[in-house]
Amino acid sequence: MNLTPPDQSIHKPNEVCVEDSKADLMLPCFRRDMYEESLSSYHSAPLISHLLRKTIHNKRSIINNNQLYMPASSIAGSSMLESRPTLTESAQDDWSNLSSKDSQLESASPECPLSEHVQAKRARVENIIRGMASSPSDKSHAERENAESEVSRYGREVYKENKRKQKLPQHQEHNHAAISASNNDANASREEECHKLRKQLQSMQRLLHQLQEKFLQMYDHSNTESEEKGEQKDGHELDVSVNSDNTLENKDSWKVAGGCSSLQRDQKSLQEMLKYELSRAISESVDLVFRRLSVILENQSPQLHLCQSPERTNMEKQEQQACSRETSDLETATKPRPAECYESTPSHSPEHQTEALSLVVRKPPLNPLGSVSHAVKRPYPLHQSPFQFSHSTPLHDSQILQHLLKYGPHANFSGISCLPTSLDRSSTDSSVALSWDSIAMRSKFNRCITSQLIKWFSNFREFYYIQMEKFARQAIMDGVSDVKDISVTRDSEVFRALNMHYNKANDFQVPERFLEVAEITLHEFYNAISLSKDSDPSWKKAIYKIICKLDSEVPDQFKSSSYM
DNA sequence: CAGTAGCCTG
DNA sequence: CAGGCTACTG
Repeated sequence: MNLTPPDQSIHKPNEVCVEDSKADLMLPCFRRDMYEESLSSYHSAPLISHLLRKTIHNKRSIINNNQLYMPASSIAGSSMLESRPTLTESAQDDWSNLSSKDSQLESASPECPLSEHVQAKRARVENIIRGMASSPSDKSHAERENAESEVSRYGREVYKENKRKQKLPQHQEHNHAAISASNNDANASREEECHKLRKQLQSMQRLLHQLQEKFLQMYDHSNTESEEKGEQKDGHELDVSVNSDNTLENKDSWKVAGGCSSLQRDQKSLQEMLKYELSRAISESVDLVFRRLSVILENQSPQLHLCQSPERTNMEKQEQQACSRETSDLETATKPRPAECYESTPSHSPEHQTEALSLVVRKPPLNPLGSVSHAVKRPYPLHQSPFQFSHSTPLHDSQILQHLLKYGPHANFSGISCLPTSLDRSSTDSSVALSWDSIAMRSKFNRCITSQLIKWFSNFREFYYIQMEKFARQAIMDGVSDVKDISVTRDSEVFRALNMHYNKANDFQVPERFLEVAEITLHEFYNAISLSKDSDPSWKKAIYKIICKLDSEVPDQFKSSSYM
């Protein structure tokens, strides 16, 4: 028989697609509880993401003043750089785009200053900072932990504070403020909090200085003396101070101004200001590191370009790149790339890829029996060439998964063979993005991807059994009296429902074995329900036991220790 | 006790 | 699909 479930129980392809695409296109600000969601989504660096979001206005001033970070010699020093879009330029474009996007977004809604890809980029940059801060080369472990915990502590406080504010009804908050204003103790506690904030800010500044120094140490040898001078002259030290009128400016040294008199006059505003400054300092430091790395990578690109063997195919080069990357560790990832890793060509303008690749790895095509399909879902609409990438096009899950399967989680995504060349190698900016990725992948990545995969498998499995139960009940309701009348073919509704879920675009041929196992599962459910075993809360466990024995072998790649 | 599977929920 | 919770297991 051909099981036909009630219409409402079937996923309609169009609905699913629309929903998916909506989800992909939806700006973060339109999502439920975006504030909290964004805080939790980058669990490695939720604090900084949160803080950075508040500093978007500052970004523009940095962009306008970008000579601050760009040594003139790095732009004019190479004739090759002059003949094509330089990374410096692309970085500027990037930030300009960022700025203009931000302003568009802000004008549309002041509540949603950041697009998803910008957030993703930031998350990666933050990852770098964390990675660098935890690099084993200099600071002691205890020191690093100390510094990190300072960041985390501050983040938690800000987060809690914001949570508290969100929870307080507005009138209550106003009352609270009014009461506090008349309470002498409140001033004292505020003063105390300001003091704490100052301390935290100073700690942050120390941390950021360490970061900068570390960065300089790592790259000084590759910079020319003139660059050094230019940078110093241009004030690459990330200095922030607070003016007496509570505006923030870059200064020649690290200061926390807005002294005691201001504190006494308006402790609350100072408190807010300190938080603001702290977030700004973090943001600027992140930007600085990003820009400096961009410059360095750009300065290296002429060598990298010359190094490519012309007779090698792109595929071979990519494979080679991926393999060489696989063996590199965090330190090599943050250091200038070996010559074979990157190639810059002038043929792609930065707008082809001005954003970092998404680190978000989504659903691989997987059958519920535990085996991963090696087919690739279309990451693009049918009418669109796979190589007409826009910067907002996410790297498809299955590409990433395939790459992970092939090269392991330590490999860089730039080795993915189906990546467009603009994304893969040529865009100087994408080189930066990829290096960010490679670093981010090394920093907590294994655990993340593993747990996420486990969760996906769990969800898929769950969906499979839900469908099986549903269709078994449907068969019973339809009066099927013999289990032998139930079969699963490619025309069966149950198969269509599953296929719609796991293999929406029919990218791979579902193996016959899947049909067999699905049929057995259906029979088991039918029998169990027929015998009223479903009155037992754990009645499904017996079925799970039977079916899991029919599972395909877990691919060897997943058994690798690199997935632990 | 940490890690994991399974269930529930949004 | 993902997060939270609970029960189970080594």
